[in-house]
Amino acid sequence: MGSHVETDTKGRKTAINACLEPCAIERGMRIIGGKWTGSIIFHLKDGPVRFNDLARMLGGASKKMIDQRLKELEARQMVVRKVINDRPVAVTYELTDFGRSALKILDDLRVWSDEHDIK
Amino acid sequence: MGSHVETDTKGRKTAINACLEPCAIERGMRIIGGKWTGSIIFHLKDGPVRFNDLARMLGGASKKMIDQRLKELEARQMVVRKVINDRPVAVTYELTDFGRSALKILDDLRVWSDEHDIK
DNA sequence: TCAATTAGTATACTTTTGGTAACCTACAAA
DNA sequence: TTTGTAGGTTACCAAAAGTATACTAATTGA
Repeated sequence: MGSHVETDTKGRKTAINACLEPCAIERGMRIIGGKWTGSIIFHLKDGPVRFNDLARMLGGASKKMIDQRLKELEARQMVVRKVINDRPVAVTYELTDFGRSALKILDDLRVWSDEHDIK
Repeated sequence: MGSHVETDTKGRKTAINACLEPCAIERGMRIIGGKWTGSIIFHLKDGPVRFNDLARMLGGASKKMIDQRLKELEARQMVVRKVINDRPVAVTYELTDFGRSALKILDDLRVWSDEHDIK
């Protein structure tokens, strides 16, 4: 992302290294920046959590949301879904190593939000 | 966010410390996680940039988007708008100390995206 | 004169997202 | 039998987000 703007002899300007495609920051944001995504990852940090327990912890999010986000995270291999019991169905969600690799950023963000009193 | 779920003697479950309101991670995300917001902040890291130069660097974003995001950031005191010239109009945008305080998180995110080859 | 620059605004439009609520199978307790 | 648990799915609607295009006014350079 060393982009800057250059002016030629005729005064015309052109961007050098423009972000025509979403650059790394954008791409990253689209993964951990979805609504509730960061919170979900963070709530899994201490180990496997069952679906409904997660839903209870994230009181503000609907099951649909949580389900959607978990599927995205599973597709990205950040989370693993494990059926721990048939009859009655029991499922847990757990972070992969890749999933855990995002925790530092999320925790820094949490600290930053707290420090700067973001409402 | 030390939320967890407890089961009472009758098997009923209740979430302790549930995130009824968006917790710190959510709140932070809503500020630096908007589309293009992170990229804009990052492009301002080396000093003041003019509006159209920013638009050129962020080739994928429309002026309306950039304008909107800059206004949000200005309202949050993360960016300062400075008119450096009337006739012809010239304006620059610059990070405040608060704005700069987000750079570390954004750079970590950039590195993380690159390392994990996020598409 | 024509084209391009400055920093936006205005308008219209499409797409995506988010949220509610109902419904599903299967099991268990009162 | 009714209620509750589990882990979702489905349909629908409203609102937000994003895109596209045109337009402003003043200035400069060819």
